[in-house]
Amino acid sequence: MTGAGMEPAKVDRIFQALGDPTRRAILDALSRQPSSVSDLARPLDMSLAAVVQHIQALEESGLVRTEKQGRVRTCHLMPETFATAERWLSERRTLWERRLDRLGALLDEEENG
Amino acid sequence: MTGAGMEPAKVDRIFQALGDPTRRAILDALSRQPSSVSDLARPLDMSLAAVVQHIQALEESGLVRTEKQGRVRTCHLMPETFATAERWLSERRTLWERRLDRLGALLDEEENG
DNA sequence: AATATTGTTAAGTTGATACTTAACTATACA
DNA sequence: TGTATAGTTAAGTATCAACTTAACAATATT
Repeated sequence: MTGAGMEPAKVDRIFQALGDPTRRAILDALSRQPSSVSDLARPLDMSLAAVVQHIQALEESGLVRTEKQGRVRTCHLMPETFATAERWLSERRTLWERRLDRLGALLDEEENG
Repeated sequence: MTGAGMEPAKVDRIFQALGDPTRRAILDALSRQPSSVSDLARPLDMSLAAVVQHIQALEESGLVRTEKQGRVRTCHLMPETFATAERWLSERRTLWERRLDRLGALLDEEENG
C-alpha cells in the first residue's frame, strides 16, 4: 500500500517548480555538488536577480534548501522532496499498470478457461 | 548504469505539462480508468474547449494517448512517459544521495582511520 | 577607508498560457 | 429528417510567470 499522499498544495508547488527549464538546470547542477548562487548563475544566460528568484521558487517548493554564511548563500538538494514527486508519478503509473494487468488476466481466462 | 537520458526537449514538455494542476487532475482521473473528453471535463470547473486544450498538451508531452472512434475520443495514460519523468528525478536524487554517502564515509575514516 | 563581491528587493515590461465564447464538424439517435 | 451529443478550432482576453534594470545591504579584500 502506498500512503494517502501529500497535501496537494505541496505537490502543486513542487511540480510547478519543476516545470521551468532553468530551474531544472539548477537542480541538475545541484545534483552534482552544492553551489552558491553565483556559481549557479554563471552558466545561465540571465541576470543574477533572475537566478535568485528561481532559487526562491525552488526553496519554497522544498526541492532545495539554502543557508547563508557571510555573504554567500549555499544551495543543496532536498532528496525527500524529489521522492515526493517521484511517488506522485509512480503511484499513478502503477495504478494504471495494475489495471492493465488485471485486464490482461481477464482476457486470458476468457481465452483459455 | 542509468541511460544517458532522453532528449531534453522531450523532458521539457513532460514537466511543463505536469506543471499545471488541471492537467495533473486529468492524469489522476486517467490513472483509474480511460475516459472520454467529456468524462474528464465533467468534474472540472471550465469549458469543454479548455479541457480539450489541456488534453492536447498532455498528448504532445506523451503522457497521454488518445484514439477517436465515432464521435468520442478516449484518453489513456502512457506509463513509459511517466517513467521518463520519474527517471529524471531519481537520477538526480540518487546522484546527490551517493555523494552524501561518500562524504559520510570520508568523515568516518577521518574519525576512525 | 575604499573597493569589489555576493546577494536581495522592488518595480516595471513582455511573452506565455489558461481561459473564454462562438462558429463549426461529425456522429448518434428519435 | 431533424435534434442532441461529442469534440474541434479560431480568436480574443486576462492573468501569471519570467525576465529586466536599478538601487540597495552586507561582507570580504586591499
